[in-house]
Amino acid sequence: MATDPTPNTAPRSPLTRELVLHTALALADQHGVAALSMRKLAQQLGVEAMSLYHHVASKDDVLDGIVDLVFNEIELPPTTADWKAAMRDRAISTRHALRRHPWAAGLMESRSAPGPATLRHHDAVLAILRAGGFSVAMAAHAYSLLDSYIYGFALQEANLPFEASDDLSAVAEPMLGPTPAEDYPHLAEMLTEHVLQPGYDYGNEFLFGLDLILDGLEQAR
Amino acid sequence: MATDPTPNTAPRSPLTRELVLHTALALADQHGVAALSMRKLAQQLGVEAMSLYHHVASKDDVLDGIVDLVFNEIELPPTTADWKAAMRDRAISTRHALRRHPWAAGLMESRSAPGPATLRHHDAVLAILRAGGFSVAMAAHAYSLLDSYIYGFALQEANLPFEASDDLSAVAEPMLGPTPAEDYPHLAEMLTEHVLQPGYDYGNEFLFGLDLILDGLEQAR
DNA sequence: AAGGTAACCTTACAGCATAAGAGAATCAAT
DNA sequence: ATTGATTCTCTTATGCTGTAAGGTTACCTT
Repeated sequence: MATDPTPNTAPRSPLTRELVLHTALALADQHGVAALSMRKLAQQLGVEAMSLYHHVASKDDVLDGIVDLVFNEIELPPTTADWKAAMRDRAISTRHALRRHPWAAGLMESRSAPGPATLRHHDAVLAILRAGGFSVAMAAHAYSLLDSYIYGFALQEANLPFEASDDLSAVAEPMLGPTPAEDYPHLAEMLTEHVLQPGYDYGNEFLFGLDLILDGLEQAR
Repeated sequence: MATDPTPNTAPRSPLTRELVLHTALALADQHGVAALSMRKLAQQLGVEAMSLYHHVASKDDVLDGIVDLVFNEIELPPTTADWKAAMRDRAISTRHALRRHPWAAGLMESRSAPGPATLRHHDAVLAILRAGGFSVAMAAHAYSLLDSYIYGFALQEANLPFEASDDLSAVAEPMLGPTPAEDYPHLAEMLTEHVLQPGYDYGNEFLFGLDLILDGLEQAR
């Protein structure tokens, strides 16, 4: 007791909103966002669950916060660059972020309050489009089209019941049930002749659609 | 007692898997999928929660089931039709189903076992593409691109913090915070000059992207 | 040294999915 | 008609969940 001379040097509180959110992000990546609970989050931080509520308002606040952290990971090209290359880079960076955090796309549906990183992101994208000669209405079209594609692709990719490295044939059979070739001939054709071929990676489909959309936007602009 | 002469005419069990799933679908539409619990589902059916487990394996089974019900609502054009018109109709029908059930797109992420209606849907879409002259690889590209766009658009639409009929300006301010025009000038421009104009409906953006994609696919085919 | 304040913990509650088993009702076969 | 088996439903219980309410501790300011 008398041997402890640290009255106000060591900060008592290692807990901050940032630390809480970064820990939540790591837990969501490890075990999925469904397994993220306030108790487990607190346990990871060596603290009781209720202590978290001094730094975040609610669990929804935590979810809003980690979604904004994901947006913060997306690289934003400078507005001066050629719009097509800039939008291509932005799309690829977004897709990489959503692959690192597969739960993020599905979480969007229930979020309501966009964080500062989210707003900054949207504003930067619109800046690129406007500087590239898009009218306001045309920028809205392009913005909606590109983001729908990017999020939808991430959603599909997260929904795949296998990883690119898995043995795909071992996965296809239970998915299709006992009589795939008879009941679903075209699905069977797609699987056996394309998806189950060695080296196939669904992720490679992304650039095909992205470049098709960008070319279409260039014509429509 | 003696006045009741119905020994085996009236079926004792009004509970079936179909009835359980249709009730779950209705509850999800009314209160959102997050508010759907086995207890409330049972209560709606006038039964205790555990009785449901004789007709469905788990809550996940219920969620898989109602997603398949949504797929069942999508109209599938006949294979004989022109592929472009058929895919356009299919996309619009899918989008309508996802607007009737806004939780469905976000739910995909966590589902694993596709139901029979889902498989039938995928097979029919592939049939249209193959009959339209798409190679297997090209059909995979088109399939991925179109569905990514459709689901992504549904996800964005479900995420909008307002309905088309709402007073949009009342909603924009709390979303952007106190200083929108200064911090996010392009976002502010988009809102004031386009989104907040009377008559704007985000749903109208859907056809622009869809037709752009279909035209691009026609060229790429 | 005293008071104020912010961070933390304890306790508690209502709701969640579902495992285990008991009770009742129906059907099949004698 | 009676029995036995099967199927459905309910009761009870366990260990989760988010978070409201209030008590305790440690620090900072004066």
